[in-house]
Amino acid sequence: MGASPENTSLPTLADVAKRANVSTATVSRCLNSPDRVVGKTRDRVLKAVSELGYAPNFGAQALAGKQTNTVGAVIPTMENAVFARGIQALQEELGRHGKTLLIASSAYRSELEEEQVRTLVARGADALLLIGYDRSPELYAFLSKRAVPTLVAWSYVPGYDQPSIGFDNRASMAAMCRLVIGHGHRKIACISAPTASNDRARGRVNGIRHAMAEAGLDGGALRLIETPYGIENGETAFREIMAADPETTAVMCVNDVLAIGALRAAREMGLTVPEDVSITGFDDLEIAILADPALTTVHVPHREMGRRAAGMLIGMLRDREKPASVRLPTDIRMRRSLGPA
Amino acid sequence: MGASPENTSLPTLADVAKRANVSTATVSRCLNSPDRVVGKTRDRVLKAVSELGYAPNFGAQALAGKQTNTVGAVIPTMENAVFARGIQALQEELGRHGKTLLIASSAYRSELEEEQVRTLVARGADALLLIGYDRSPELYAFLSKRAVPTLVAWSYVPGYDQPSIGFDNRASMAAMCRLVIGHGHRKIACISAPTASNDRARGRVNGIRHAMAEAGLDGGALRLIETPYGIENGETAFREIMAADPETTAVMCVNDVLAIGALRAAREMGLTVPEDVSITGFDDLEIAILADPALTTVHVPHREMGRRAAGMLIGMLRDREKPASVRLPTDIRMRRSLGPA
DNA sequence: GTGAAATTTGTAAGCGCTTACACAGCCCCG
DNA sequence: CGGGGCTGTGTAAGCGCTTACAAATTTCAC
Repeated sequence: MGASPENTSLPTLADVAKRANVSTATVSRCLNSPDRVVGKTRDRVLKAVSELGYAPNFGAQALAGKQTNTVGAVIPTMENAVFARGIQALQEELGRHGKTLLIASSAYRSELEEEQVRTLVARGADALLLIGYDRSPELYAFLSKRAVPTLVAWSYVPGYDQPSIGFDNRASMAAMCRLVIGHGHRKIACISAPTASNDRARGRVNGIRHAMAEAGLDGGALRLIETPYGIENGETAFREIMAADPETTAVMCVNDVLAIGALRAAREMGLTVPEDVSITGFDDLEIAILADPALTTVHVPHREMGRRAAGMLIGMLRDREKPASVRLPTDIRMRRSLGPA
Repeated sequence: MGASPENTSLPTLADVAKRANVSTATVSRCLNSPDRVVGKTRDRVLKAVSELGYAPNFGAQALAGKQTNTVGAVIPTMENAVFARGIQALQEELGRHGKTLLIASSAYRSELEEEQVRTLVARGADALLLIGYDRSPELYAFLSKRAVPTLVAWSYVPGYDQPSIGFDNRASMAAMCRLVIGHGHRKIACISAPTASNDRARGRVNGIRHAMAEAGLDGGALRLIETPYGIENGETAFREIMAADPETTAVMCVNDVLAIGALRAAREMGLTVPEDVSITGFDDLEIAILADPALTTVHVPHREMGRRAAGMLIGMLRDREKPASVRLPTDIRMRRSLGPA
């Protein structure tokens, strides 16, 4: 930075061309499709490139070509380890293929998500990764008008048209609920993230309802509390549930963070888990194992999801066609927090 | 974007200009410096803009102007909650000022970091945020040649020239060590991340040495194990330490994740914390509180660091001059894992 | 009402790169 | 040995935007 004269403009394609005694077209070709240039010329050009320390100007490249080699992703927040993991894998894989990832976060607010999507598109994202299906038809229309390949992640709903990679939230949670019921629980409650514009949470809650109905329990009577992400919120919700119905023997949470909160509230209230009350989570974060008692939860392959999402995105960019959605398996990690009723 | 067959050409500045019956220059001015245009014209233009759903083309803007309004950051990994938090805050604040954040990660490998930095610069990052000071002189030279304002974060070393925002790793850890010594510990060991190209870890280790020397203990004899990030690695390291010297009464870890591993290993080995051995961490992640016993650790204001880093970066971009480095305070969170020797 | 200053708008020259098209060698076949 | 096909390279036309500079219009003091 310094106050030194910044006249030292960076080398351009033309500079390289002059030095190597070729035209700019040839230099461009050397860089982008080396096999269209004969070896001798190429060596000369590449030598000039490295001598000058040339690096292509991104803006110009984007303008002239029509690709930015950029993939955008809008996630609720990086602070949720679930997304951090997936995005990290996504980025690594994308990087391996010469693509750059542009990340924006919406703080779980849909207007913000919409704005971020528009920003990313304006910045030239060639493709987009979004979390879950829930968003306005206008946004989808915008995306399709702009012809931006879009992949939905963290969710997979059989039969949906929109390409996605994820797991079946409803089915996964239903499986967990069957397990809970199998342990003799009848009075079940659920702590969920707000379901209004979050199909993942909604799917999980519906999974519980479904499994309860299946077992002849009155799923409609499921005690449900919705609360934002956060350990504290999980605590509060748990207290509310136990206050409203002390008979509750199982509290199913739609994510591990809420479950950890519930676990903590239980301990503070003098309840023993799982003897007095069972608690389950979803995600299988590291804290699920660390918790005391360790948390029974649904394991989700976040990293694999990120990695494979990258592959799909790249394919979409290459082939320009809608890929088949991918359903990733989840499995239940049985730990101590779930016991007989 | 993209080479899709159907050429749904997006509206350009010229389209807006035609529709509003003005020149492209005027449209550009309406968007970038509205006060240089009279009200009536502006309204007409803005109307056209929204009717057409116009959004400026990023590449063109970057080419013509010479700003991309993009800030790049290279962090070791998103999976470390410490960075996820800080980056999240950085991004939010940057967004508030119309800047976009480009994130890359280096997986704690310095060659990779170097590559990422070059990529970001090539992609037109106007400024850069890097973690810690440690990197090759060549990279610094490159950055200064390219005149890319660079801010170092997560580290602050008094007297260093390079602008930074962070905390004094050495002093913070020294303070913690004094506290440990104050509890009567004499046989102290340390589990650190690899210090080779990580001045933060190195600073923390040196802090311990310093405090020990200060107290007349033989700092040179400090048992030190370096191991990569990860709970498991913390466990292994702890076992090694106790195997090598069962007399050890305090194990200081340079981050909470390693400390959690140590805690777990201790429990598995049948040792009680803090009665048999005290364990301390650094960072104050959420797990520090959840751990059993809760972890005594150094609290670091990650979010604030991210937020303020954004402000500094914006200032550097605006004023084009080197800002004063900022030292953020840390404080010790005394919890159960540290007790008398 | 006039001229000069101030304000608003238009003109056009790039920014650095990609790529369609043109052109020059070259090889091969008849 | 001439022409059709190749292959390798050059020429030049933009891509959409910003911004000096010029032109047109308004403002205002006298």
